Amino acid sequence: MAKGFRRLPGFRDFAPEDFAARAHVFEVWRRVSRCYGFAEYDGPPLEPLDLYVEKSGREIVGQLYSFRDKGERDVSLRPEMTPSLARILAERSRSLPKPIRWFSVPQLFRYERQQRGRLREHFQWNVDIVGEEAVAADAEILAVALDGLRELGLTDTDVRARVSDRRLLTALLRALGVGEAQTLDAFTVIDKLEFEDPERSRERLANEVGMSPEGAAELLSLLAGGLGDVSARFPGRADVTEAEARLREYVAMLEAMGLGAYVELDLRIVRGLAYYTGIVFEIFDRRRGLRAICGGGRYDRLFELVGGSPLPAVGFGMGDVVLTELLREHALLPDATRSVDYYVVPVSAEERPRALELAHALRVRGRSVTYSLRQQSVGKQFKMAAAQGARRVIVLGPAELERGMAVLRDMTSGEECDVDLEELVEDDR
RNA sequence: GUGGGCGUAGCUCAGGUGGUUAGAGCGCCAGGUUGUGGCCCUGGAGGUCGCGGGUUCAAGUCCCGUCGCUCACCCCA
Repeated sequence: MAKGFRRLPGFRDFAPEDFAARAHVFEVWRRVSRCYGFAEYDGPPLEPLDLYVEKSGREIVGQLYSFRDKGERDVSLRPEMTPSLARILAERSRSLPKPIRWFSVPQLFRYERQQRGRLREHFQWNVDIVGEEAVAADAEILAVALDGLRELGLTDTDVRARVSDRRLLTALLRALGVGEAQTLDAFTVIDKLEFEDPERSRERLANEVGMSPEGAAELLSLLAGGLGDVSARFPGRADVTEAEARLREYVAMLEAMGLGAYVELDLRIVRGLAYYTGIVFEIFDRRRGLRAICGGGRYDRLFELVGGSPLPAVGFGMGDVVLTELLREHALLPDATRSVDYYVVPVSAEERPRALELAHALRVRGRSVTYSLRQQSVGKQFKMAAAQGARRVIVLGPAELERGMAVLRDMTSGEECDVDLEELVEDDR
């Protein structure tokens, strides 16, 4: 490694091969978004620090890529898109027809120690429906995310969405005697359930949430099963019954869309961010080696918290880093071998003006054309043509030019024929 | 933020117990003559061995620090 300038840690260069992968992912994201009727938006990559401090929760605030600018403003590179969305919509949501379907592919920044799949910068596909509280909006959002992955070539054997509902969890906690003040503490324990020893979880539910041993045991057994007998266990609780019905409807909608094989109920999912209020989901690599590819859910309070008028909302974020790694493992990235339609070979300096003329005429018609920038031997020029992945080579020599002709060589078959120069430009296939 | 591992040419890596001008393969560049590529042959460029100290007659090789990468924790995308 030469001295001089080094890339900042956690940031990436995108040489053509890498850029091709990124462009491919972005194209699919945008195409799928539009298929679902979402419109693209963006905001500034730098925002006032306050936008995040007040809302995002301490975990994120500790990772903000923030500093003071020359105008003495405390600013931060955006660590997530949702606050910007809320800020933008706070100003104009009233004049927009509901539901608002917006998506974005912002580059986001977090100042944290980098690791595989976790950098200081990444691109994230954000899709949100704002202004609709019907559960169909929740289903729509997960469907977009799943179709994005499906369009990239991942199947239900590669990835799965684990879905849960904070309202159902809250209702269950109430039914088991956990008060509102302890709800978030309970979520914290639930979030760790699958990584922690059950005995330890029971202790934490007792000590940190104040549940009785029986209550803790019952909660654990409820969460371990599917949706099975949840409402049967609490026949009198309307909140439980209602939340359960909504979750069932949600799953039924995804099944109706043909995405049922991707979806799995798992009440242990609560998501880290504090602002979620309803159905939440995370999409994982089935083989589990990688982290979550995507996470999202309903956040009906956020707009009020940011100072706007209350608006129900549901959305997700999908990062490009882990996703691209996964696609690479599954050989789902297009090969980035560059190629050109034509490589023009002037035999000697005499033919160069005609070569330039021909190249330009073809380029104007949308063909990709290159030629050697120096006059070299024909053999050398053919080497370069091959190296650049030219599909065809056009040889211009004195003998052919005299007749207004050129030699056209197909580089894959090796076949050669004489062609009329004008016809070549007019109707190249 | 805490702990472990690693750091030699653009890439992948060799370089027992410290000893002269640091190597290979791939890639790159130039030739193998004047009108034909992907093979082959020949030659070449490219490294202050991450950086800075220290031990030693002598360090890529040992010690310390630092930076970077990486894994786990934390947390999340």
